[in-house]
Amino acid sequence: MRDEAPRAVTAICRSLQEQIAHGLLQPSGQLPSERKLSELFDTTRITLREALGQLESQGLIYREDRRGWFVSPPRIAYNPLVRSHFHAMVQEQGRTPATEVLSARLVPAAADMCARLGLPALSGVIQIRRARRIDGRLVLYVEHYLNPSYFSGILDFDLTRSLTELYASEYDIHYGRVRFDMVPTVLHPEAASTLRTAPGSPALRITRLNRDQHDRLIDCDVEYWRHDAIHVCVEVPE
Amino acid sequence: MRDEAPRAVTAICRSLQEQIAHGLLQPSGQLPSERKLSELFDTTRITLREALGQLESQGLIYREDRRGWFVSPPRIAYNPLVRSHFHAMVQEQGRTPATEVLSARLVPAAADMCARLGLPALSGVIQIRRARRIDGRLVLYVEHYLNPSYFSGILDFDLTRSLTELYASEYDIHYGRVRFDMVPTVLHPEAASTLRTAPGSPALRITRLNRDQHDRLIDCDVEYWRHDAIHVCVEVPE
DNA sequence: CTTTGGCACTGGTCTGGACCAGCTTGGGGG
DNA sequence: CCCCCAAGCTGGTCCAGACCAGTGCCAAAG
Repeated sequence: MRDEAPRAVTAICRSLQEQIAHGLLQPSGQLPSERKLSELFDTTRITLREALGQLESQGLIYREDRRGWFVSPPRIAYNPLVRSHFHAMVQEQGRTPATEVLSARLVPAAADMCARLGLPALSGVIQIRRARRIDGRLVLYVEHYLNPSYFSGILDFDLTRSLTELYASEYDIHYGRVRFDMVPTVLHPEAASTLRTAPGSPALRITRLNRDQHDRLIDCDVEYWRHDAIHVCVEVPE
Repeated sequence: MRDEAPRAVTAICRSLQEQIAHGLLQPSGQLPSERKLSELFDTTRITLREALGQLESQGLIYREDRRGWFVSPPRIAYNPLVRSHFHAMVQEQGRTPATEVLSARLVPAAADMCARLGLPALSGVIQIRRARRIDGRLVLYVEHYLNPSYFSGILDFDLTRSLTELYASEYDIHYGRVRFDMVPTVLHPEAASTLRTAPGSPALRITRLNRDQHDRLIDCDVEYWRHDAIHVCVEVPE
């Protein structure tokens, strides 16, 4: 513990890290099954899973529920100061984005959402739930909550598009001030099953509270990122 | 898994969450021992530890190595756009900061640090390692790397002070542009033992690359935060 | 009085099984 | 030809122990 930690778990981690670093396991490539690995390292599945869990926390590997373990692809740079949307951001970094809509409807607003969007009690909000991929891998579960007074009829549009572009082209609404909140947490069960991963997987929750060019609160996004999919990058000028 | 997950682990999590939410367990208060809890919930220590691990990932509880589990205090807001230093930031939020210096010396610069700071190969850099507390709790392990040409003699000052203030008062150097990189990862063994926690605990690594008022690269900080100690908060104007 | 050594207690690590549940695949039936 | 279903694969969950190692406290020694 103090300095050396030649524990079995550490040894397994190092061995796998080395294999990955030397490219013997390709990004998005699958690892052998837990049972095979535990046999290979001459240990128990519990111990082996402990090691896999560490590598998962480091962001080196990730799991897909009941499917296996895979090597994590490189992270995407996420810069809150750059006004960009998911598709543009991903494409600029040479990767392939994809979006699917899970649901889109008017729902009663939860109390905290009323407070955040400045809505009266018992309001309705437009909720849009989406999942997004990078190079085919599910990395992001988002819930958008729109103030319905600014976006009537938006549910009739193609919601796999960027909402930013939709706001601009159809409603002449552009983002103004934005407030980000980022906190490391876990995926809730809903998000976990959407991203086809185990519940309780580590995640980065990014909450965005958006205002338009007139400084009106227009919507709020709650994003759950696989924690190994991004790194947040902020350039502060002056 | 799909919708319901009335697994033992989930039940234990919910039960503990409820106790914490209702204030039956105070912030910084200690939980009963793993053995007692596993007896209480009529389960194995393995299963119980699985549940504790989930709550740890959520940031609800944290552990101190071989000492026990405790309820996490509220998070500190960390705003990269506000030019503030640790002590000021913590105090403004009504909490009590503390700093201790672990080591401070001139060391050979690692290759990646040369690249980041724009130093020639085989340079020396001033390395300062510190640990910082909020309300007595160890939450942050930092390594500072200073370009030695700008800070001769700095090792003779009291380094528990804010470096920001030291730069300003003794060297007339003020921060200019800053680049932040944030990535969820784990504590490396060194940081883990300093923070008296288990190696492999989840953490948020924040790397700062700082320039001065003349746009010269002056230093680079590598911060390892306990992942439940902060939430990053960015206000984007416009 | 201070120091030290022991001990009870904490989590940390590990063994070696077991059964459950979803995914994938391939063969057989329509 | 396609579709469907069963078998075999994967990880997910759980049991019942064991021993190791650092912490913290208190009693005994100096």
